Amino acid sequence: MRILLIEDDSVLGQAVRDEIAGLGHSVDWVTRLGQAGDAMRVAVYDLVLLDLMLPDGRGIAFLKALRGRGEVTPVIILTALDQVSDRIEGLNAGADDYIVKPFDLAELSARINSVARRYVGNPNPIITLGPLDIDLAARAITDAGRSVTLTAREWVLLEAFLQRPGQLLSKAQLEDRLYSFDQSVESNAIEAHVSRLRKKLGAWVIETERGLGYRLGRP
Amino acid sequence: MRILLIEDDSVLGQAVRDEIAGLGHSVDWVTRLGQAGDAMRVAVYDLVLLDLMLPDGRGIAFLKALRGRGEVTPVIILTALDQVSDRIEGLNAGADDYIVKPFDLAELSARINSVARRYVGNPNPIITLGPLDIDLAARAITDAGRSVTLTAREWVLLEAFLQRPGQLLSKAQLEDRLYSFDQSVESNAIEAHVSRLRKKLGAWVIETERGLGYRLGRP
DNA sequence: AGGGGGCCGTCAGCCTGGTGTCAGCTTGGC
DNA sequence: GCCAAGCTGACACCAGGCTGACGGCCCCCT
Repeated sequence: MRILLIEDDSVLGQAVRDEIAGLGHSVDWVTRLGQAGDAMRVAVYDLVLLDLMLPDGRGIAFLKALRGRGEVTPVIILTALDQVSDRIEGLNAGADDYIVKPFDLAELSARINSVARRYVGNPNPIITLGPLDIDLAARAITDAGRSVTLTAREWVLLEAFLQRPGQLLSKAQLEDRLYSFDQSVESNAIEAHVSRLRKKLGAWVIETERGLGYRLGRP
Repeated sequence: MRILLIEDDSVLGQAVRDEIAGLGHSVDWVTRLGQAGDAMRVAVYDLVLLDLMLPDGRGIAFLKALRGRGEVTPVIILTALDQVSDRIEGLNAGADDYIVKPFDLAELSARINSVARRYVGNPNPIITLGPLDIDLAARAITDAGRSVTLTAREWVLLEAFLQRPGQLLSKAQLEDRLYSFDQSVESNAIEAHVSRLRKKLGAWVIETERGLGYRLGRP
């Protein structure tokens, strides 16, 4: 999951960030509500961890504004305010959960997993390449609407090209990605896979640079 | 909403019941886990309020048994145990939230409303997949009118596919959903479950992509 | 307490499609 | 025009997937 952490305390923030990263999620950490607003404008998060007391404003107002815009991303409130009225206000403002500081990191993990369990994700990022729509996470491709299926090795190859668009990749580099060091290929396996990829996606997707390697082509 | 309250303290129980009734929900109040099991067998609840310390057993075990059966009804734990480990155990056992006694009734209301917003917002959406009508909330499936029953694990699997239609799910991802990280499976358990699901719902429901994983199929 | 039934993990044997390999052909550079 | 490099259709093989069977376990009913 992609998680936005809004927390101005540097010690706590770092601890939380490390804990979440340890769970295998990716974390963006900001210390101001203004930065948080910017971050949410440019990226889509699966979960927001929100400290209520920040230098540039009340978190509750921020949360209410989010919900007012129709934002449905789950929000867990981190707060030192353990007064009942504050917690009620947070939940009524649209928070999915809250944790009172100081909290145990294990408990934070449990809460995040709980949210993750009931969360239905945001749409995956789609890479568009001419008529091709490529959803790497879903392992799905459509070519002008018609769905195309790739095999495991073909995905590895395509991913290699998409990760470095425009860059030239030698056959040796591609072999490194396809095969672990202990297995050996003594044939034109790479050429064969490139050929199959071109047949499925269109000849233009991969350009040959004679004697050097391949690169992603232009539509 | 229809709410099941499991609480043996008569004073607290009555107060909670009145509070919930005042919110416009209907409440069934039992004082023993055994009665709770009976009640859930004859009626379908939208929310369970569970006291952890009852005369006839540990609430955690009850909750785990519920989830083990594939019961998805939201559960809020009411407990006097405010130790972190208990809370974590509760959340990991499948609770959606907990409230530590003594709690403010207004806070209880806020929590209930939060759950209500989450679950009642879209009342029992029915997913249609060819001849299949799938009601995830009620855990009910009909295949061209004939009702089909799935086991707990089969539901978890099916849910995973339905939550991300079109997305490819690797065996590792499915394992994460079926098993908590501390248990390990060293066999083809996933394949076996997929096989059983296909037998019940039709071979087309899940497509295999060799070396990659599985995907929801088209009718 | 005992027994029966359902769920689920494991295993073995079968089946299948992806993949490496090869051969013959095409392409491009000099 | 020659040769090296790349392309691609064909094919066989085996890793990966499928499934019927089985037994352990837990729950429920008697």
